[in-house]
Amino acid sequence: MGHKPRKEMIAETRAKLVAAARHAFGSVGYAEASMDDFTASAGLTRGALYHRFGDKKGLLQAVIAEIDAEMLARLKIVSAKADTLWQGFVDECTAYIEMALEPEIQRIVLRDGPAVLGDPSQWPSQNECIRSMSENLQKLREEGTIVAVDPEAAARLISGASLHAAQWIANSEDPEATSKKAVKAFNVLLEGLLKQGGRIGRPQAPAEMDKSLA
Amino acid sequence: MGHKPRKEMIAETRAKLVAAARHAFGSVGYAEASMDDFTASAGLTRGALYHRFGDKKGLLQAVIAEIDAEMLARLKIVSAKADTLWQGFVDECTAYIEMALEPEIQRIVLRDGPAVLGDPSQWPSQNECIRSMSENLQKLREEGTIVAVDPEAAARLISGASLHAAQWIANSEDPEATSKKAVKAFNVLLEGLLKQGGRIGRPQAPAEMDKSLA
DNA sequence: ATAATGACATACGGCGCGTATGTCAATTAA
DNA sequence: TTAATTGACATACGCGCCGTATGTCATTAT
Repeated sequence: MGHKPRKEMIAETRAKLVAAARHAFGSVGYAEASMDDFTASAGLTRGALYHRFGDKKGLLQAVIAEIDAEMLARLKIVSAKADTLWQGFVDECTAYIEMALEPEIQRIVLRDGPAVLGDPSQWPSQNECIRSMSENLQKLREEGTIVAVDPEAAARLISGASLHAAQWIANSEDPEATSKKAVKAFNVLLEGLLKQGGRIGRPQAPAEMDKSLA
Repeated sequence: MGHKPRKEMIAETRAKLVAAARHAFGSVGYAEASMDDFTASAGLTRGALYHRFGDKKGLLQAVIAEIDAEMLARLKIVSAKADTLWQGFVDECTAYIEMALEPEIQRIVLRDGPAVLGDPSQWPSQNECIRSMSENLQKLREEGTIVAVDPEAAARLISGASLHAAQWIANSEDPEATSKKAVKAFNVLLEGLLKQGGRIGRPQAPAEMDKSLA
C-alpha cells in the first residue's frame, strides 16, 4: 500500500485525458488535434486513450458529455432563480445564447461534434438541454401562458434559432450591435408563443432579455 | 483543331472533380473521402486537384458553392410563384426546410461544411440564401404586414430554426409525424412576426405549409 | 520552328491513426 | 504469504492519406 487505490488512478487518468482533449479540441479543432500530442501533454500515451475510450471519436463523446453536463447545470440554475415560468423560460433562452457564444462550445459542440458524431438531436447529452426547455414549455402550456403547441417541437426550433443567433453574433464584426438586433427579433418570435396576441398586454419578460445580452 | 480547345478541357476536368468530390463527400463524408480514390473515379489524380483547388478544403468550398447556387435558384423559383409576399416568404421557408431534409445537403453543407470551413454565416454562398429571405422580410415590413424587426436578424433566426427542424425531422424515427409537429410550431413562431396579433384574422398562409410537408 | 506556358501525372517524405504486443503493478485465490 | 490473474498503460509496427517537389507533354505564343 501507500500507493493510491486503483479506482482513483483510473479516474485521474481519465480526467487528465478528457481535460487535455478538451483543450486541444477547443483550441485547434478535432481534426487538427494530434492524439500523440495531447496525450503527451497529459503525461500519457495513446495507449491509455485507446484503452479507455476506444478511439478518438469516443474521446470526443466524453468531452462533449462533460461540456453538456455543465451547460445543463448552468441552465437549471438560471431557471430556478426566476419568479415566473415564462421569465424562467426566457432567461434560459438567454443563457443558452450566451453559452453558444463561447468559442469552446462553438467549436466542439456546435461544429466538430455534429460533423464527427452526426446530428446532435440524436446525442443523449444534447437532448438534456432540449428536454429542460421542453419541460418548461409544457408547464407554460398547462399554466395557460402559451398556445397549444408541441413542447419538444417548439424547444427544438427555439434552440435552433438561438444557436444560429449565437454563431452569427460571435462571428460578426460588431457583436454588441448584432446581439441587440438578434435579441429583439428573438423576442418577436417568442411572442408568437404567447396567448392574447403578444404585443398587447404581454408580460415584461422579453424586455428583460435586452439588458443581459446587450 | 480536332482536339478540344484548352478552356473546354479545363472546365471539363474542373466539373469532373467537383462532381466526384460532391459524390464522395455526400456519401462517406469529407473526412473519410480519400482524395486518391475520388480523383481516380473521375479518371484523374490528386495532381489535378491541387493544381485547380489548392487543397482539399478548396475543393469543398467549390462543392458547397455549387450546391448553394442550386439552393438559391430553387428558392427564387418558389418565391416567384407566390401570389403575395407573405405567401412567398412562407413558401420559401418551407422549401428551405425541405432542402435541408436532403442527406447530401445535411452532410456537406450543414455538418462537414461548418466543421471544415468555419461558421456558415461567414461564407459568401450561405449568405445568398439569407439575403433572399432578408429581402423578402424587408418588403414585408415596408408593406406593413410584419412588425418592425431587423430583416437579417429575423432571417437568420428563422433559417436557424428551419435547419434544426429539418435535421430533427430527417433523423426522427417517424418523419411524417415529426414534420407535422415542427411545421405547426414553426407557424406559431412566424405568427409573432405578423401584425394584428396573429391568430386573429391572420392570412391563411401558414396553414398552407401543412400540406406541403405532411 | 522554337520557346514558353501551364495542365496534369508521378515520385517522395512525413505524419497520424489503429492494432498487436509487451510490461508491470494491483487485486484475488490458495 | 505467495502464486496466479487481471487490467491499466506503454511500446512497436504497418498502412493510408496528405502536401510538395518534380517531371512530361500538349497547347499557345513569337
